[in-house]
Amino acid sequence: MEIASRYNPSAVEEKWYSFWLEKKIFHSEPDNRRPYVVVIPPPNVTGVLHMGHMLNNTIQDVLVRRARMMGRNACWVPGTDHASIATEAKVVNMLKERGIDKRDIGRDEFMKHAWEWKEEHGGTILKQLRKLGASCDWDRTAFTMDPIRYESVIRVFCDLYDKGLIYRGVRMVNWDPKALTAVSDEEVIYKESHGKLFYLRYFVEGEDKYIVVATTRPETIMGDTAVCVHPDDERYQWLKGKRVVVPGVGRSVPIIMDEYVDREFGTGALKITPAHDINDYNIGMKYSLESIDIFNDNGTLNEHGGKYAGMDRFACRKAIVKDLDEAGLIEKIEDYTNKVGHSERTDAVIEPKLSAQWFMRMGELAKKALEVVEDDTIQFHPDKFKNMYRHWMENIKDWCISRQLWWGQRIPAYYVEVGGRTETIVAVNDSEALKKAHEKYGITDPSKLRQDEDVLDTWFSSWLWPISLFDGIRNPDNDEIKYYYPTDDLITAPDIIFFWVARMIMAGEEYRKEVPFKHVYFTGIVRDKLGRKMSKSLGNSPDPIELIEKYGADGVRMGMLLTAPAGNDLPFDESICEQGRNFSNKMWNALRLVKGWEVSDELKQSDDNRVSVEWMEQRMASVLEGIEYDFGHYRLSEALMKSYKLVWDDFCSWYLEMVKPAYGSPIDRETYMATLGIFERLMCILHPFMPFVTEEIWHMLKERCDGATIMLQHMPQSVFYDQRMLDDFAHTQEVIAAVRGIRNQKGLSPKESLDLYVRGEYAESFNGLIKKLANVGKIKNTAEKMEGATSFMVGTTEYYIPMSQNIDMAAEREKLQADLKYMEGFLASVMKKLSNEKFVNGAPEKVVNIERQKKADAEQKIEALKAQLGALGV
RNA sequence: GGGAGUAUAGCUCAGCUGGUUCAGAGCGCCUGCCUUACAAGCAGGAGGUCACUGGUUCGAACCCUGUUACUCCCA
Repeated sequence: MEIASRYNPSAVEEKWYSFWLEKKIFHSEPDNRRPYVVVIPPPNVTGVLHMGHMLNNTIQDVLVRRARMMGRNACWVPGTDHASIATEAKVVNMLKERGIDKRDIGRDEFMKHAWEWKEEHGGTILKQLRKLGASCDWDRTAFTMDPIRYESVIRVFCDLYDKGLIYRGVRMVNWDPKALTAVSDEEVIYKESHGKLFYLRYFVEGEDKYIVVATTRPETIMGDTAVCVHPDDERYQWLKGKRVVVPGVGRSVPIIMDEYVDREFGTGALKITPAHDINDYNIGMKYSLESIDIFNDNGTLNEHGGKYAGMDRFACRKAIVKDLDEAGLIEKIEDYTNKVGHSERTDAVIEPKLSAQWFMRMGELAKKALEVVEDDTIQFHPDKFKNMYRHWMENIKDWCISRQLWWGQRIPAYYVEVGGRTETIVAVNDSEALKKAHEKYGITDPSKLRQDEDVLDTWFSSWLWPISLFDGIRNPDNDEIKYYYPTDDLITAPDIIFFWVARMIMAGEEYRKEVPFKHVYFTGIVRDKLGRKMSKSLGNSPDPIELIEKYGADGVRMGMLLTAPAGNDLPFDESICEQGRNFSNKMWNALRLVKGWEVSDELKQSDDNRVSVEWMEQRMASVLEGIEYDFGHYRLSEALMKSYKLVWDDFCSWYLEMVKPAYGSPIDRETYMATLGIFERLMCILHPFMPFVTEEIWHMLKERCDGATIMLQHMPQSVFYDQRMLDDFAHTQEVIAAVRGIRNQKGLSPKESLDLYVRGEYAESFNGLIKKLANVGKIKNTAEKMEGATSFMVGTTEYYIPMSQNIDMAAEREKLQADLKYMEGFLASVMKKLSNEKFVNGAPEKVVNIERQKKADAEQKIEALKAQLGALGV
């Protein structure tokens, strides 16, 4: 069989992915096996694959593939979320380019365009995931606005409203003046920004004195309704009960005294603008201050802005400062750095704004959701995220769930005028609403009902994801939800722990009385070499698809996983994918070697081959034990490293060299078959990490029946192994390395055979292998120290290699003396412990015995080294 | 401002309950090799004051105090 000397991933990957799809191997239906379920963190439908997705989905695929091979009924459900703000912005822009204004065409028409856009451009990311090898059950692909999910969301809203957990109220919210919607607290990103601190003069009403108030936002003085000082601040006692005049505005406002004021900040006097600052709002409530909203929704000033009306807030700031300065009302201006809230979606500076919004009460839900994490019903990996979670849960605020957009689930609240008052009816649809309106208020005319214009926050869809994917909201007793829920593992980035993870836990408790998943694996954030987060705007992110083309999906997967312990950020460097590519090639070439052997049925298996096979089996069992431990603790990068070394070091560098027949000679069938058996199991172990190359090799190793796939093979499990044999072979490996080292050091050709004399204990069963791998002619025991030979020690056993040429006596002596010095120092440190009564009495007996053994070994070695030095004539 | 985390080889990280010849791995680096599977390779090798400080202990990379630096979360 002719096999190319280099592995070419692209053709192979294409072939096997189609094969898997065609055979529907990713698809899951409930049966009597134990399920293993992962729901994808739904990517934004407008998004394209970035490195974070690559990492996240690689991890999910590894876990899913492994579970499938462990005999579980694995189900990985893919999907996307509708991303209200992002998608609506895209559609608005698209319409704008065609000269269409959203408001002109109306809601229904707009939604048609939005759906068209979604069908045409949405979900690219799911297609890209296929290139990565993701074994998602594509038949189950869901969207947060498809009929099942849409209806689930509406029903949950109605249910929570009926339970009193959802209410509407006027509150200070984070207003995004660009997206023209409220956003939740979690969607505000605070960024450091360099601004100014303006010191403004507020004259006392009817007097010639003034006080100075510092502010970062002078444009908001139009909304000032008080000035506040600390009641104990001696500088301002004289102001008690007086009023001051807002500079430039001329309005007289009261001086109020409240301990809220930080006396150290600015001048210790604070202007109060209840409509535009959350803290001012609270003070305004406390003192019944008037609240003057000076902004329009888009961030321009409204009629309260007087001469500045219609001006943008930032332009207004400049203008007002200029005017105040000219009027001599500015004391001074300082540079000032503070944190300013920006919208996560549009990056616009958030404007705190009073408005009527829908909120969800979080208190009770949070309590339960905290409990299940505290008591480890849900485990976080790494568990340090528990702290963060606890802190948030204990300081939770109600969730603003309404958005002033059209793309999303329209809030099922209907308003009706009854006797001059506006009543609210919440119902799953128009006809239900009308029915309720009739029952309650005797209204029969549907046109009297006016549905709320707003939609729900996208996270209000996502928080139901593990339930709604299996239709568990609408049909709580259906077979699928009963079988697949709760899911097993959730793999997500830590930055959405509150947005999403916490709320899914709440939804699980509320609607299933059961947690939605058992483990949450938090991935790190993918950063560039300089430690910066990879982002489109910085342009520092490689295109994942190009990476796959360059290194193969297997190579990229391996590269990502190698540097990604749970929760640790990974500084991504493209070159690490090279290691993955090289590894694919290594396995490929091992295949070439094995398949190139001529197999003999006449030849009996040699003892050396039998021992080699036995050792490899033991080794594999032992490494598997470690891999299983790593998976049990979600230490994927370590499990991968162990698998990598098992293949490269143990199998390729040792085992294959051990059984490899001499050039031109055949291999016995027994060893050959054993080798294929080992090889195919190694491919199974690697398969979850590197699905394509392992499938390809697995098929080339043996004839397979039609439709067979490595994906459905049993994952090899650790079995009992003989540690003694592994230790003996480890000793042998050291001997071989030492002989090679001596050869290297003395510049001897690998072709020149050497003899080896052994003084002390060693496992003779590996002699044949020592001869083969180190090119040793004969191995003999000796009772005496040897002269005219170079020597080394492994453990307490001495090895001698007679040298045909003259030995560099000085170098030998130096080496031995260095060893001796080290051993003597070592012995001294052991003796120090053993002569310490407190140690001998206080330490566990096991530890003391170990020290005694160390002492005996060291003494034996020292004696041997001295004798060797003696033999050199020292 | 409040809280959490991290600091171990040039880089990225392991080091589990304080105790084995414990200071490790991968990559990178150095030396020698195109040895008939693989130069995307083979053989061998060098590299660390475990951030700093004081303490607890028979014994500390590991536990405690403090310091410094960086990261993240919250306000």
